Amino acid sequence: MTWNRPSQDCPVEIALAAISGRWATLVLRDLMHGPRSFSQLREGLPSLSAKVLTERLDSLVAQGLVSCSRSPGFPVRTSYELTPAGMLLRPLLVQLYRTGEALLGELAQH
Amino acid sequence: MTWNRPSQDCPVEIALAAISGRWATLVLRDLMHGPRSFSQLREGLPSLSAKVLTERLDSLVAQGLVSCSRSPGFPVRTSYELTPAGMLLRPLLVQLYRTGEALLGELAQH
DNA sequence: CAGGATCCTAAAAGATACTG
DNA sequence: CAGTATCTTTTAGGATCCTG
Repeated sequence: MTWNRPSQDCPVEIALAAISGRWATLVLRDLMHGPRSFSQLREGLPSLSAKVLTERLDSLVAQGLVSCSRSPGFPVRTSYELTPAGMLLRPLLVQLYRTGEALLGELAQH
Repeated sequence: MTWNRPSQDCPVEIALAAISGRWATLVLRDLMHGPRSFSQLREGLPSLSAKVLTERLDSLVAQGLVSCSRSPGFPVRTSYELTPAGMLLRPLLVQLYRTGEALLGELAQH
């Protein structure tokens, strides 16, 4: 099936939603390396504000790509982790990188 | 090399720029099938306004992914066509589709 | 530690009407 | 035919300060 407008049912849009938004691919890259706490993610991405990080994570959780667990006690510790669905994004991130490299090479010729 | 913030130098961001913006992947899909005039693109995507189509095309041309030629005479005819660089986006679109399908399958399980 | 609450600005998208 | 010009609305992103 094909579409003549952006639709949430189109697989392309589903995949796009997962990697959309500033910082999204960088957050995902970090999570590809294993579970991370909120602070760990912030340390790795110092210029990313708490608000935007929260937005990205909420979105990923809502899409079923990331899960979050909280340690009991105080202070709280969180652990964000890719779900099986989230791991399916790895080939897409790889392809984004490869395509970008190819474009840099091709465009450098002229 | 890796990055700790979104940078125009990162290959991932280069590739992302090419497919970013509403309707972008749909316009690219059309162009993957061959050269298209402005009107042909509008016919294929009836809900896309002339303004946004112009923005998408200008952006693709500016990135060196699409070229535009105008017929002499009147009325003018345009022909938008993927450049060699633009054709490099095909595997990325395929991967977006495949990943979306995989996500739909995985998320349907639960 | 892990966010939530506000406020603000800028960019993106859409509607409508018009032009070379 | 192939756009441009305006205007309005929506959305995203960032800054700052506050809380369980």
